[in-house]
Amino acid sequence: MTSRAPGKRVRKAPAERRNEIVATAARIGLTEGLECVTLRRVADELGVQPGLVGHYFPAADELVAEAFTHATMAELDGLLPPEPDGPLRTFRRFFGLTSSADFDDVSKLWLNARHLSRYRPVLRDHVVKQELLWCRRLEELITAGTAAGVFACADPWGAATRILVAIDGASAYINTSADQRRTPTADMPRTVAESELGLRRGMFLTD
Amino acid sequence: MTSRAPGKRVRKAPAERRNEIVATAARIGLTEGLECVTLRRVADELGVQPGLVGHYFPAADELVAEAFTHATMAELDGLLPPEPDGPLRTFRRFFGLTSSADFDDVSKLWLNARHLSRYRPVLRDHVVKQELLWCRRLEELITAGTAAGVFACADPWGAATRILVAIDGASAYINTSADQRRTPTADMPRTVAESELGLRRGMFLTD
DNA sequence: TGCTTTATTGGTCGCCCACTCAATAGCATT
DNA sequence: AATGCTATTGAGTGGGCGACCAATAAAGCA
Repeated sequence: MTSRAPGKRVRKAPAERRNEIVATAARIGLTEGLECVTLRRVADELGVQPGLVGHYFPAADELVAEAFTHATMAELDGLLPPEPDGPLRTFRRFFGLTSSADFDDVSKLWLNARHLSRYRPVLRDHVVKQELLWCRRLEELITAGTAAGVFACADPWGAATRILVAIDGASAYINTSADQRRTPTADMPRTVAESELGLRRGMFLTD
Repeated sequence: MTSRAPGKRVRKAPAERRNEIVATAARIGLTEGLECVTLRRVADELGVQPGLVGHYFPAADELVAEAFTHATMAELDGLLPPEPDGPLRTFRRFFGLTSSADFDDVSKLWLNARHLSRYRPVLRDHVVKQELLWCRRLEELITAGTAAGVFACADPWGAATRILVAIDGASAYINTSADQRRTPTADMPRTVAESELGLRRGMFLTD
């Protein structure tokens, strides 16, 4: 936590302070879980009073929701950069990243958010938006690849959806029996994708 | 909640009372979520004092974990009865049940438990056990079907694992965008299974 | 019937949470 | 250098939670 002499105040422009709060909340949510995104916890991290965070987010639900969106938005841009350098290369990169251990926190975050959405309507709206956004980005990539003649896919949206099912399914055990399941499931997202896009097995292999 | 005149006591055999508590906790966990399985909530439901539930479960985590196991154990027995009447028929029944709306609460429970396992080691142990049990039961069915010449499968454990990935992946959106995704993902678990077991597409269709 | 055992009560404690609000102090403007 | 605006403090409210424990009453046994 950023500590500061008690009583000392640092006054910032509202927009800057708000961004700071959301970024901090996103980091907490990603590394420790969205349940840890509380007014107090975020305030501690920033070295301010809880009341200040409450001032920017009169309803704590909104902060949690924005934290989630902030984190997943950044992650998506890392996975599927807006302007890709070739569908094949982008897909290889995508599977390389999603199957790496660095992706574990992201898997946990999605699991976290999808469950918490059961109780928190505001978060739910954000999660639905992100789910559809991730799917759409993947769809665009597939459509581009198909137009370029690299892939053969009659239903890009369906293919994107099913590839994500494989990824989300394989990462569902991240907090539990992931270790015991890695071997039979590690290749599944990649092979589902290759099958959906009419490619030979191994075409998306990085090595 | 079962109401009773305040002060009135009903004294039961410890084993009976304990079972009652676990069964109630399981019902709450399945229908409302494991976060709602609290000493107070279960006590209310049974018309007893919170202290009594605390007496049987000195650590609340243990109650939550047993509630989960109780619920999923019962569900598994409903999905894959111990002595099946033919692998093909059993699989059809299995996919009929898992793709029905009655399975929604079970999907939510798994999602719930898998996330909560991040923070609760006792629950985590129970979830891992159930995950492996479900997988093993499916594996046994596949092995039986392969021995009978109905299926062609070189790796029953791997096949079972991947079928469950498809099911868990498709049900990951149960609290969020399930509606928008039903069409492209509804058939996925079934077709994955048919492919894994060397069957023609549609062999597991109920109708 | 009276006695012992123990299942159950009924309250307390401390912790963490979101939310509220009057008072305060940093900063830009003049 | 004084002023006004407002970002920020600091303290308080009420609620839910697990954990704890002495007192109590139900049930089985002598």
